[in-house]
Amino acid sequence: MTPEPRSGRPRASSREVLSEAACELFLEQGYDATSVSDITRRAGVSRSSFFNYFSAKSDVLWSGFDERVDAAVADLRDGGAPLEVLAAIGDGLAPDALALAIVNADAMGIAAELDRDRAIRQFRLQREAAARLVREGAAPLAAQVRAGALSAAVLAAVWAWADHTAGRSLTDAMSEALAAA
Amino acid sequence: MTPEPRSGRPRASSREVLSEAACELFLEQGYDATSVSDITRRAGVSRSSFFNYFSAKSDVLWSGFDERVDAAVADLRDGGAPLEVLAAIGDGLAPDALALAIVNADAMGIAAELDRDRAIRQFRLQREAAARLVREGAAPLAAQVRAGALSAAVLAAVWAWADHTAGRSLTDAMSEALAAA
DNA sequence: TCCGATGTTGGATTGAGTCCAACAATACAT
DNA sequence: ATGTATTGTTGGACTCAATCCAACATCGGA
Repeated sequence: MTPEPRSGRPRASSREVLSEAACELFLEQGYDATSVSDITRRAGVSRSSFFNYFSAKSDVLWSGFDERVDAAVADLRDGGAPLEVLAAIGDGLAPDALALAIVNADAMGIAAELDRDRAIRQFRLQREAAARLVREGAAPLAAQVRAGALSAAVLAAVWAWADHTAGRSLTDAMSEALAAA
Repeated sequence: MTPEPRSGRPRASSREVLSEAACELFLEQGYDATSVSDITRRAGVSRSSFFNYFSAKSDVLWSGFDERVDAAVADLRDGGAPLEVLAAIGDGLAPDALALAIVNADAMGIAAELDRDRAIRQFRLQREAAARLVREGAAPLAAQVRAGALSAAVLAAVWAWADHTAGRSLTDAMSEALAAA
């Protein structure tokens, strides 16, 4: 994602390091009881640096997924077909901080926060997919409805995959969910 | 909604008064530039009182709609059919602060905030409707997808009604949107 | 007139998020 | 070697949303 700058001071940390530190603390103390300062202290950087890597405390869990969403949004604007573009979000999505948080949502006391963040990502996909559908002639309301179904499928598949009570692969969950739409 | 207490000090203000004060200020200064203190100062109450009426600054626009959502959620848990329950959200929904904010989103500089709040409401409906569908035997993924379509329809209808470029009634927009789902 | 219930208020506190200027570490050009 | 531009880090000050609480105000009823 970051295009490797060819000059300047190298980064002292990384999204992954901060993300892991955050996950540990969320599991130990819970999300609310963990401040941004706690996270950066454990990661060994200053509080200011946190916001060089993430735009908000809640984003620390969504960094990986958001990269896929960014790519999907770009593809949709380039004219990609919604169904294929959304299906591609699952490709290469690794079990990361988000998956861990979904599974341990109760232990982290993060259920409500997770709902909010999920809603925001889903709606972003919905808006972009709907815009794409309208651009190819769909009625605005119908486009929102179909895009709502598709984007709900994406997030539902990620959830089903993360707390894999059924040992289900993400690709399978994604195609089953999108097939229902 | 408030069950009229038969004793105790009467309320010095109301949700409506605060909501109107907030709308005025959002239009004059924008959402971000308006603090909670600004709102309560204009409404003639203390800052503390604001949080007796609303749980967050952003909720000041959603109070009316949230009452309908609360009712819908209760109906869904009582076993109401998702399609009818969601359609009923539109009944009796008056043009209030929310509708004003949708129309004047740009002037208020509130577009991003409005997206977030819309996403949260839509997802709440989706979750509850999906739970209802699962309870009557639907597959979990398919339920999320269908509930996603239905809840997207509700919010899309409200938006289409609010910025009524087409002078469309809410009931019409709602039935057209739900028909597409 | 007193009592319980409900509402209001001010103040203190916490923590997220922003902003900025000073400083540090790198690649590159000369 | 020695600048120089570039990028990243840091500490600190700052704003503001949101929480909490104890003191006080205003009602109905006993």
